[in-house]
Amino acid sequence: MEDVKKGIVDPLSKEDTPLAFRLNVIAKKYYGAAAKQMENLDMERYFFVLKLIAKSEFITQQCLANCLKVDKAGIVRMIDYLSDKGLVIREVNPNDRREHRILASKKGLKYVTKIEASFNDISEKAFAGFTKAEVKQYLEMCQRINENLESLPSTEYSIIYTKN
Amino acid sequence: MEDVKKGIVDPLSKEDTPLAFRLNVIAKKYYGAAAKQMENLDMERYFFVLKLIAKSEFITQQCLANCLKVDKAGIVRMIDYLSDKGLVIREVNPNDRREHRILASKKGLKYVTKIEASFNDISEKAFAGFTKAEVKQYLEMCQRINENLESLPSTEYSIIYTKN
DNA sequence: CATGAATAGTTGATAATGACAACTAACTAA
DNA sequence: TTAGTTAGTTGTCATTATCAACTATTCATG
Repeated sequence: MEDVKKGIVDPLSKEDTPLAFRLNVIAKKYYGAAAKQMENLDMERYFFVLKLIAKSEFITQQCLANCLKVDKAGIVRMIDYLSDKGLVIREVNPNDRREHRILASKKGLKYVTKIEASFNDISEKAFAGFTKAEVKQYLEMCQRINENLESLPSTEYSIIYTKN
Repeated sequence: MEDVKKGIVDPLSKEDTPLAFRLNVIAKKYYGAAAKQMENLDMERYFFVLKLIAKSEFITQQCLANCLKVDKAGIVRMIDYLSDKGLVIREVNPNDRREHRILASKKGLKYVTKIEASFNDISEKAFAGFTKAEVKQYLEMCQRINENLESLPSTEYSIIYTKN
């Protein structure tokens, strides 16, 4: 980094860099590494969404929207994408024909196995050198932070993930 | 949450939810809460960028791009925004007239005080109930995770935070 | 010193996404 | 039966990241 010569320091090394920036950097690397491992799959996005669908025996688009806290219009497009790739199937719920039940296809289920393997692998690598107790402690701390921030007055903020 | 009735669980409560998702949820709340506190300021974005500029006595757009790991074209637009708001000034470096040195204006410096106060406040709230040792430990763990992920092969991934 | 390569910054195009509003179809409650 | 609600869809808009092409300037090398 010749930037150092110019007086620039890596923000991560500064104490007063906001937590959100640090976490963002980690999340970026995590998703990047996971996407790299899955680049042979016939999908480039929505890995976690597909996993979520496969793991729920009954999930509607509205549920997904609540779960992921994005507008239902966005969910439509995600499901369109996954559906075009043959990874999920939309089924009308006969008990309430307004609802579309989203199911993973056979291909989708096969993909989820790889997605989970990938997430697990990256998590393992992320926590390399951590004891089991430390991992547990870290995740618990995340949970506490999350709860602490829960009730704060907040401007809605959205996060867009894009792969280059 | 009537979603629970429908078999949907909050992803955060599931063990196999990827770390990146959890961290993004936190980052989102953090930024949202900070933005809320700063909504009386005459800016809606790039709080951290402005802080970064103010804290470096010499910073060019290229440096910022490296620092934040975004394309220099994006930096141009950020600086345009901050410059339009009268928060920063572009100065040509007389020693290398290609470089634009970015400086915080008086207004920018005043804003940075509030930005820092806001970040500090949110951080305090995020870590409510943590001992000083725990905070230190958490940040160190973040650093370790960051280093662990550093060298992994990765597809470039961007995470965009946008305010609604 | 001249020429080509490299660098800083700018602009324009493309792509992904989220929010919102308006809409349809289906269900519910009165 | 009718009004209101809910699930999903579509269209529009705003934001932003990336990439490529471009200008101006500096550097490196013969």
